[in-house]
Amino acid sequence: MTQSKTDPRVLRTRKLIMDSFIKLSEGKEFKDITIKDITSEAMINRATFYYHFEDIYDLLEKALSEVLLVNLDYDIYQNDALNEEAFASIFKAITNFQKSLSNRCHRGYKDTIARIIREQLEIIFYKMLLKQNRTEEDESLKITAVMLSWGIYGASVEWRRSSKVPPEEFIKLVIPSIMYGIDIESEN
Amino acid sequence: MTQSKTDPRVLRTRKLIMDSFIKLSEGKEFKDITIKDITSEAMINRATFYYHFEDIYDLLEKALSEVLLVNLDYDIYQNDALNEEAFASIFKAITNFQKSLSNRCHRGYKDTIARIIREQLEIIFYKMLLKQNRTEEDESLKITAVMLSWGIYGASVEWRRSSKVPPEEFIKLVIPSIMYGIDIESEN
DNA sequence: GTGGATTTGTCGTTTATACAACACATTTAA
DNA sequence: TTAAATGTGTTGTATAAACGACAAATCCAC
Repeated sequence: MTQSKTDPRVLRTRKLIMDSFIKLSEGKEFKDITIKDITSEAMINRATFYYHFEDIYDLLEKALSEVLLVNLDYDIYQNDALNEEAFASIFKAITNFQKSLSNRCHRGYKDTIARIIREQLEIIFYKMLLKQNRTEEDESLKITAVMLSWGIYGASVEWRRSSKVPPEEFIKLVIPSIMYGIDIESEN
Repeated sequence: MTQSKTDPRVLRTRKLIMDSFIKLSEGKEFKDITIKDITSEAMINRATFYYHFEDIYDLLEKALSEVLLVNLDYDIYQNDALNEEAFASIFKAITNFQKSLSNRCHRGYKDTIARIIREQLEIIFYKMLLKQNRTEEDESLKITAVMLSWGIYGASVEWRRSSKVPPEEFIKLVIPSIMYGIDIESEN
């Protein structure tokens, strides 16, 4: 929270790079996208790319994280309690995100994408648990967040594999068991 | 032609400024647009504005010139001869441009706008006359260009004041008298 | 395999932009 | 009329971005 606000040039350039990457990934596979492709599209110098990102995998990571967060934040941070409704909207956001990815061409990077989604979920769950429990920091909350993120992500995999019902209904089936675990903490 | 190509940052920033100005001028009058309005919209620093433009009038001038040139270049530089067809399309471009301006709010700056249009016309006519006559430079061509630019612009004023016919037909009425003057030069 | 071409990642230097501060002009309200 | 607020234009300094050059890695045709 104490971060002095970042230089507008940095924000502009990062956005240019990310947008270009997302645009390019509609047209070709990740493995065929070069740094030069991206920087040409973004109309910035190639060296500038390396000022902001380690390499193209770093960009993939950050770009996907951002897109996912856009999907998530919008739905969640109004109703900040970790209730049934929140789980439903988070789950919906994940399935939406994965659907949007399937239009793009990141074949062969499913595992990377899975990790990115899970890590972001973990961060969000931890934040919400912290808010809900009013503790400064808590190892058990962290573990809870880890388990929730793996669990929810797993559920989304299972949903894509087999389910015919819409995501909202699907997640309702397992929410009760999740909520009992949470309720233990959320009484104070 | 020998200009070493300009820094991409400059092109980006100028475009940001011009686009912001054009967008803002759809919403309010020129006299109510401040530099801060423009730079906020363009997400650049206010000081950077003064790196590219003298003041807001300089911006008005350059922005309008550019928009006008976009209208003109597209129509003309294919058929590069200064024939009946060329006059018609130039005239059409001018009337289009003025129509697009009437949507924006530059009341009280008609004279400035008139001058800008006329100056651009003069440049274009001179270029075309030069090409047509294969001379290195010629004072009489320059004067011809001046007269043509005033004349055509005057015609557009007259057309807006009174005419009910479309611009293409309107200009055809006066083309013959113009062309005789031109024909003297264009035989070589 | 070998060799040429493309791509990657880094570096030093130059230049454009951000920013804060300033004096001055213009507008607005009391 | 004055005082406060807002807008203009400039300056010095810090930093991000452009650029060209480079070695190393990777790709690809033969």
